[in-house]
Amino acid sequence: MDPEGSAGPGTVRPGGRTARVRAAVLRAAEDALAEQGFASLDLADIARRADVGRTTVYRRWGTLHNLLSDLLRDMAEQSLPRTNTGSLVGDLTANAKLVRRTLTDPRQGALFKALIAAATCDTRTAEALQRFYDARIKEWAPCVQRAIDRGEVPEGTDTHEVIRAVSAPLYYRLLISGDPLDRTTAERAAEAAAAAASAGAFVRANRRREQRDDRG
Amino acid sequence: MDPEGSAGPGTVRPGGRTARVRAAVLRAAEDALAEQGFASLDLADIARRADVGRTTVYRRWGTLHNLLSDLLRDMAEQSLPRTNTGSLVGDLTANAKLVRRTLTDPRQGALFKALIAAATCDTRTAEALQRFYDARIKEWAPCVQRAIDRGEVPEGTDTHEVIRAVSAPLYYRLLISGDPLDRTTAERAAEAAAAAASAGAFVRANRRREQRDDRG
DNA sequence: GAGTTAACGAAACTGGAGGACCGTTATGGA
DNA sequence: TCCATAACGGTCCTCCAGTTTCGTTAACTC
Repeated sequence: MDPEGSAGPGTVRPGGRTARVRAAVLRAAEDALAEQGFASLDLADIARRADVGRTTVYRRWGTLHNLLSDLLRDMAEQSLPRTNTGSLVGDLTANAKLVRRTLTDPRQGALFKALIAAATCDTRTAEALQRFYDARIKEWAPCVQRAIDRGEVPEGTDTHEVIRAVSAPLYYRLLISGDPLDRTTAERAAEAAAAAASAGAFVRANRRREQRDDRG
Repeated sequence: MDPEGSAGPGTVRPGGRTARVRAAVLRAAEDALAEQGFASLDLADIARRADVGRTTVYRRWGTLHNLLSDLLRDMAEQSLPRTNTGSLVGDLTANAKLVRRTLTDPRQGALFKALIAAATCDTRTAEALQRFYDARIKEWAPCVQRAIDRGEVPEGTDTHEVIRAVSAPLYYRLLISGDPLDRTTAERAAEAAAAAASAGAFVRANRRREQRDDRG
């Protein structure tokens, strides 16, 4: 009756078949999203791909958005390698290259596009997407913290914001401009973020700015 | 039989009723997109809002994507005010504030979200979206050119890329992170883009980089 | 290893989105 | 002013996504 979250830890019998079905459906959903995007997508097709009964998918997830939220929760749990090159630009460049590799991969790029599109239509999916990116960004934030410790970047810098600044231009290309995501773009994004961070552009609790914001 | 683009200049009787219907439907589509997003949207609802027969909408546009492409074409024709403050940071800040105002407006923000989501699902809509942003960016590129002429920014700088760099972090917040689009964010985006431009980050035909790209 | 029941799946049902048909309106041309 | 017809709109029809029903399978318990 209340399918939301029922696919998660709330299930009474999470082992064996249930877990297999969940995994198969989530993989099928990824495939379907990557291949045909978000709009022309129905649960029946996903069920067919997963070799699972239509009814099961409708009952356990109910709506497409519940399924995608669950998929994002699942994706957030898989972690990716970080790096430690010794310099902020080095680490940010590694991050930019990783993001670029992901987004230029036909399957993954299409998948992320579709998930972001889905998030624009549904609040719960949007929250799941935010949690996913928060998890990813948390993994990379330490490289900015190390830069602070080394004195490369001013104290009080918003570490998460620096990581986000690397991704922003790459996602802009993916979603809006459609320009190719080449190496140059990735390196430029990393260098620009590093430069801005060093210049103190991401220091939070910036008095002057906050006062201006309060007045406006 | 071939509805694609038939709502545009291809119509045989573009005056009077036809034009009225087109305008009403496009406005209704905007409303519907802004209010309920892209996913839960059907042409029947749009027809009702426009006070127009369902059949008309299906015949003239056929699919939702044709309608949205047409809407984007229409939006691209409406131009917005530019500025000339005398400095690159000033102009870019004005641009950032304009973009921020647009995206924080509940109606417009939702509309752009929905259009971007639609573009991820359909190539033709994606092209229309790119044309729309190209038009907008072309209007602002001259302020970067003036900065080049003043010697504020190196020769050979990709003017369009600088303008895009201002928007990227704002759209990242709108679509992905969900963080509030406050004044600070807009100013920071403008300052970061200006700083990166001055440092020569957007100079195209950068030999060293291109060679590296060729090798990779 | 036997019983209980959560979870799955096949088949039949239903509502509404999208399309076909055809009469009506009003535009552009003479 | 009148005609030809492009374009609109009401009605009916079709098809399929999403739901309900009920029998089957296989986790968990003791």
